[in-house]
Amino acid sequence: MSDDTTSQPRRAISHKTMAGAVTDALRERILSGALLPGEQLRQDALAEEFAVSRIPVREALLQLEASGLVKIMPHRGAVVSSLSVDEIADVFQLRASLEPQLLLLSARKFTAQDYQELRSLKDEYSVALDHGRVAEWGELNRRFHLALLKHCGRPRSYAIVSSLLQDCDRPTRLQLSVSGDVARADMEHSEILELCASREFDRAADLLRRHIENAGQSLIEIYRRSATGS
Amino acid sequence: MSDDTTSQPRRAISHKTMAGAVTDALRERILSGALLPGEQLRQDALAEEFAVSRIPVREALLQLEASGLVKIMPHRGAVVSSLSVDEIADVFQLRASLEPQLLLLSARKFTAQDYQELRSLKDEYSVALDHGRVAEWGELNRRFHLALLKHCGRPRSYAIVSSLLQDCDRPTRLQLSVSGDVARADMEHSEILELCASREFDRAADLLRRHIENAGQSLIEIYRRSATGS
DNA sequence: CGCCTAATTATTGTATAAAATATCCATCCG
DNA sequence: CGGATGGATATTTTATACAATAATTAGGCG
Repeated sequence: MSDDTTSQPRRAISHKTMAGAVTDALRERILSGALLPGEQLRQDALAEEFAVSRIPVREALLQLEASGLVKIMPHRGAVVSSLSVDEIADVFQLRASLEPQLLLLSARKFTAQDYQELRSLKDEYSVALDHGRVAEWGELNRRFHLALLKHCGRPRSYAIVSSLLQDCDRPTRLQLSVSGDVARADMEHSEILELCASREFDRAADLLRRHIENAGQSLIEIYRRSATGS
Repeated sequence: MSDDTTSQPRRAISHKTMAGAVTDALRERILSGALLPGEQLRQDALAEEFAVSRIPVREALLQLEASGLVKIMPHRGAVVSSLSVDEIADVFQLRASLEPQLLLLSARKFTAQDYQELRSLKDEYSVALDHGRVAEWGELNRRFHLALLKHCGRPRSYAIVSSLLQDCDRPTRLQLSVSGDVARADMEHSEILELCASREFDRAADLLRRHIENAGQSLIEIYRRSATGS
């Protein structure tokens, strides 16, 4: 009853359609790194594996292409799309530009229950951090950021940010598990929350912008250091 | 050789696949207003009309849903999505926020040939304006704005703006043919171009922002006046 | 008379199979 | 010996056929 704006992250069960189930399964595999960028996705192999025909697989691939996670070339099949450093930088710059604006609109409408939900999300995040579960980390980070913007009243912007966060997820999960940046992110989340609670919205928005810029720069550096992704 | 970033507006021929052809045909119908918002799209009807099976139609609908032009509800079919006033306002606010940023990045890299291309686009726009061809107007407006951002070097942002412009197209075509705003837009396009040519990039970006805000507010007012969209 | 229930129907979703297209490799010609 | 050309193969794309789901309507009950 709360996060239906983009209809994307349906949890585990409740799949009205096979195509939807395959979509979610494939997305999870890509985001978790089980399927690496550049890897080819053959329809019949996936169909056999999921015990469905190739049509739901095709539709799943189409939806994932729309999300930017795979790239389809006509008659040549689908591959897991690899974000270049430029594209990752762009995604973070977009977030840094959009999210603070939306936070200003959203934060004024937070209710007590919203704060409760946000704190609970942040706590889950901290727990996941302690246990080193990177997969959960990405998902929780995404949900926290989206929850911050819940009441922004700008559906299209919200959907775009949601999609950007999804694209951040993968490179982050792949490369960031080593660094200490998740801990800093956790702290910054807390600060943002406190600033909102004390109604210092402008400062909260400003911190959010820096928070995103920090995460972006850190990730870019890691990428640059490890290799030169095409 | 110039506008392949989002792989969307392929002109007429050169369709490697049926699904692609159907996608383009349907998109044109929706953008041109031949299919009105809220209208239901039945798969077998479309399949018969295009003389293909339902599968290419299904894939076309999926791609159009990714573009935001139709909404698919599982087991309930697809309808032409109607943008609410809020959503339209959001689209314009996003454009007003993003395009000036990107113009600053892009304009510095304009070559003589780029200016030639831009002026040619603007002239086509003026001609279409004189002849009252609204359909061309939307397309040319979109191409002009995209050409302005050509060298921004931010692929994801560029793709998003491209999609936003597409979404502007439809409401604009439907509702703006009466007003005199297209003429003003034409003039503002010229001014933006001149400011770029004289390397006053900041002023150009600022004018672009106001240009978009003007267009948005004008459109919103027309919407509000004519009826209350859901 | 209104409302709930059950069968009917229309429409979407999926499976299987055939057609089309691109890639790869061997062969042939210059 | 190099490059091009033709066919074989693997894969995607489309068509046909079937199953499942949601809307609708008719019928029965309170």
